[in-house]
Amino acid sequence: MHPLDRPDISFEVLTGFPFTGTPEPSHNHQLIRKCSIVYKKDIMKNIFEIVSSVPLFDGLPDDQLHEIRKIALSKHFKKGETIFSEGDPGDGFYVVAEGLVKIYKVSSEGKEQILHIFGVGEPFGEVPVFTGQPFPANAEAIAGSRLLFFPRAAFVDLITVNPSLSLSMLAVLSMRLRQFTVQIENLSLKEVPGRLASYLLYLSDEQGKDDSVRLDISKSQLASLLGTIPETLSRIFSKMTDMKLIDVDGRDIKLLDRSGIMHVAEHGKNLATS
Amino acid sequence: MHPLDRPDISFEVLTGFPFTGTPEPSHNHQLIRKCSIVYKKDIMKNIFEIVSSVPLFDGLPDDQLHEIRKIALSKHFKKGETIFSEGDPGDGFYVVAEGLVKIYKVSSEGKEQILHIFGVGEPFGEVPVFTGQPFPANAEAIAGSRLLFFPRAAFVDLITVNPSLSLSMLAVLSMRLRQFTVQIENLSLKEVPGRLASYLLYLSDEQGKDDSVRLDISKSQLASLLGTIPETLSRIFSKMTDMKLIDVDGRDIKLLDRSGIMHVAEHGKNLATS
DNA sequence: GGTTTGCCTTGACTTAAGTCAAAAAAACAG
DNA sequence: CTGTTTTTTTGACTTAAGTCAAGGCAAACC
Repeated sequence: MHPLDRPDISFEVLTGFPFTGTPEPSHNHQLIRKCSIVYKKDIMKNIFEIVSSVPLFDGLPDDQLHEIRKIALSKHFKKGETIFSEGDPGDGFYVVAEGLVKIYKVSSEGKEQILHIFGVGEPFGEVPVFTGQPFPANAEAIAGSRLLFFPRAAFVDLITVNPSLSLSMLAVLSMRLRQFTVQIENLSLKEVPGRLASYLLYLSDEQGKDDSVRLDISKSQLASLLGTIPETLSRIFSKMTDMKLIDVDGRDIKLLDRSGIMHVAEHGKNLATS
Repeated sequence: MHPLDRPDISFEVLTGFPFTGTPEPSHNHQLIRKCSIVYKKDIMKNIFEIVSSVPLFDGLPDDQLHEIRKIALSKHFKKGETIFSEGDPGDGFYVVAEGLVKIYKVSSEGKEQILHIFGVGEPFGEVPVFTGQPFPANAEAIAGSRLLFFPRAAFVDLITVNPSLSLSMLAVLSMRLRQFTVQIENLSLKEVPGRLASYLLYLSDEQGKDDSVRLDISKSQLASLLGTIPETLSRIFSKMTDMKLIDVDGRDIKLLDRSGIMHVAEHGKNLATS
């Protein structure tokens, strides 16, 4: 089903209705949904600003950005809402303008493996745009999210005449491939404590804090991202706390012994032998 | 280290020396190495024929194929030889002209996880070409192999002015991304019997034989590709044989009960409960 | 304020799969 | 063809992590 045809997305959302006011991302969807009058140029301006801030389109001349924003559609998804499902026809890709999206697969027993978590500025679902095949995984908003949708045909046209856009698209896909390489390595070569330690170090890097991190997803979701289940993750958190490696307070985690954590991350195995 | 500077690759290999004779892939390296006179145009013709047969360059006009073959270098690797290692600067990518190449990662304990096996016509190592970063994994020839090497700078130039080439490159990367998606799903959501069953079905599809397949890699390597170890794989082979699902004779495997195998592949878990 | 709901933790138990070691079989070389 | 080397198989044992079930905790909601 084409997302434009989805019964679960309101016309309001499809037309970009709620996105008035400030161009800055706002998490107060309740509020902005109250606004009743929208001028088309406001929406376009908004899309334009988002489009220009996306790394994917970085460094493109203004006239090309103009072309791009013309094909972008703004959509809104509530927390927990499905964006697309595995097997849906892939007639375009998305860029997160606001919110958080998870890409995941589900086993026949219902266990879920998160492949990616995408935040503001990140594109997802590009694969079917070039393969012409259906989406290989599911996507769900894990926070209220605003997404830009780029329909397949229009985007392919655009890229065909625009070498620098295709180069940055190639770079994005290459990066993603590299991430997957790491993820496969983690899943098969490291045990869960190693994966968690790696993730904590990655997060601390990401957030620029040397001695503490804050999880932007729930612990259950983290478990799924690390390829395990909440029970196991919980046990490992307390084991690492016992070992004075970390200190857990809700979603805030203090890194007490960075070199110890690095050791666990590298050796992957055997939390006990350190 | 740039592959051209590698002390372990002979001049003979770098200049494309052994590649005379027939344009058809030959596995008799002993023989063709005996030839003593090579004309440059022969090599070029050879490269040209390979280049034109690669899906990556499919459908490109002749003048562009000409450009591409001009930047390609032919290299030869013996069985077991390393093509590049994780962390090596990525100054180009390869296309398999002949032979078989494995891409893999190694844990600190020495366990190896194969990410890909690439055969004739398949490109690999493209990621660093676009990210400008070092190779994220290792590559090794698992059979005597002839490879075409495309240096980074020249190829980026080429792609910059050639939108249709960039589109097919995008398609290749998207496909690879899709494969990784499946591999991650397999590793985290299925147990080893499920992964093996999936692989057998995939192979049977690939080889066009409904009731039998032939492994093109050793069982130890298959174990690594499936994210396990030879002992475990061996046990699962005999368990599946006991269950009359398959019949193993060296590298030839008969699929006795296709629907039973599909059941194991889908449910992933629990070889016993079927 | 008390109840509901979702998320997290803990405990007891089970199991798939890894480790170590050694034998058997197959591939290779002289 | 025979001895050597590599690959594969088997067996006994260990262990990381999953399952099932119950309890805690906190934010959200009547």
